[in-house]
Amino acid sequence: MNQPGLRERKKRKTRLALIDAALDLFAAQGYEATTVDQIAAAVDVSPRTFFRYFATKEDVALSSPVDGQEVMLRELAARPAEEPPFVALGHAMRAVVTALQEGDLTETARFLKTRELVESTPALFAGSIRRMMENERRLIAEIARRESTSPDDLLPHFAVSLFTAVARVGFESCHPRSPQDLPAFGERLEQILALAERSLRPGWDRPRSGADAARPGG
Amino acid sequence: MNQPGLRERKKRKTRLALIDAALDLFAAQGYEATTVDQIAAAVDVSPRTFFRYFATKEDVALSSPVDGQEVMLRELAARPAEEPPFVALGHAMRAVVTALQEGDLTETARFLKTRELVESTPALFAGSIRRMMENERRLIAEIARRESTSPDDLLPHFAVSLFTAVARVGFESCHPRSPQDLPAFGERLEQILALAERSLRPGWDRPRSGADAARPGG
DNA sequence: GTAATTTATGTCAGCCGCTGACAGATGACA
DNA sequence: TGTCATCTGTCAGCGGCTGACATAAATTAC
Repeated sequence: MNQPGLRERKKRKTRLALIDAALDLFAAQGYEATTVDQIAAAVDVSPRTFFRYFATKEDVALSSPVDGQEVMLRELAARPAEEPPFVALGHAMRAVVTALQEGDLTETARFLKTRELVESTPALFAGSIRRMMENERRLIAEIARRESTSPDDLLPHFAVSLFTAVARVGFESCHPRSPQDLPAFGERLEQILALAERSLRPGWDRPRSGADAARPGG
Repeated sequence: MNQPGLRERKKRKTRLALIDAALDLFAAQGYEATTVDQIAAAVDVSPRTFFRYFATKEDVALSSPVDGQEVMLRELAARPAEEPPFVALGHAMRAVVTALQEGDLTETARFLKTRELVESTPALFAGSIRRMMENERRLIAEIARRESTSPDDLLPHFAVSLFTAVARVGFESCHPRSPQDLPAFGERLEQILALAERSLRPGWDRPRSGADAARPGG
């Protein structure tokens, strides 16, 4: 049993406790109105300790979607190389949604709570977008790797950028609140992916003739 | 001569002085390392007064691009109704770039300084994106109006979202530093717009059969 | 099982962004 | 010139966040 030591388990526990306490307080009285002191007090921990687990108050609120992005990237890397970029991205996203539907209930609940919070809190919305964009860079790199082109090629940028656009429209036009809403959300995503596919020329996301190369900082 | 009074002129002057002092300090020592007190001191104004001109430190840094978004929206509203959404958006953006090239030099300089700052400061980058997205809503509304569909229709969302994707790729792949770089930047934008057009089916951004309607909050 | 070492936590002091309240200065207007 | 509206400075204070130091707890070595 390669079980982590007591210390590790304890840390894991307080971390989750802090997240859940924070999410509950945020939902009850709003993100801005909740102080870090309150969160720390709810878990019986000193405020200073809170900042040893999370760099910022924003971090504790957005810790959950980060995991989703990790899943997404892993799934993308696992897609067969023959799939065109946009198709592979679509499948990776589907995998995230199914993981959400079939995964741990408490974790799914955290994810949904966070989504609601992000929607209703501009500051968190900005932070969420920022993380999404940092993740974009990794997606671009992965697509470039798959297609054996440079990450500075315009095509991976465009493909990923267009994909995030689709994902964003999905979240803007459908707001899942409970696990039961997830199937409908999945369907909505399919609808938008279909719209995108219908709007695009077949083969658009495959490199051609190397004409669109771009150097960074140009 | 409907000239504004002395009071108004003074306010305008301190406002610009604060922006320029802030931009210079940010460039010299970084955004985070610069305190509001320093900015206020540089303009010989109390820190409290600073916050009467700008709600946050972020605001003083991002005041310039906001104007660009206003121009963009105005230009879009002025485009002829026959133009399909994506074409109209493209022309509106071109208008912004030319306005930047032909407009007031000091203002263009502010814009470019801000761009550089935003690129190198994650916090500002997030804020910049957030403003961009708030603006997206207005663009969507305008497109919906032009096309006589509901703002809840998926199509305006998709069109605008895809357009912002293009704009973002433009800024990511070309970093204009001085007014002389603007022509090259314009060309880069054309290149990406061409790539987008080449990737999309003709007529994709025009509503068809009313099949893609979506209700909000579904 | 105890001692030595590492690591997590609490306490304290303090900076910085930001705000409300009040008082004094300054431009607007009759 | 005097009244009024508005802008500005001062002060006190909250909340996010950090460094430094001491203490407590878990891990490791003996």
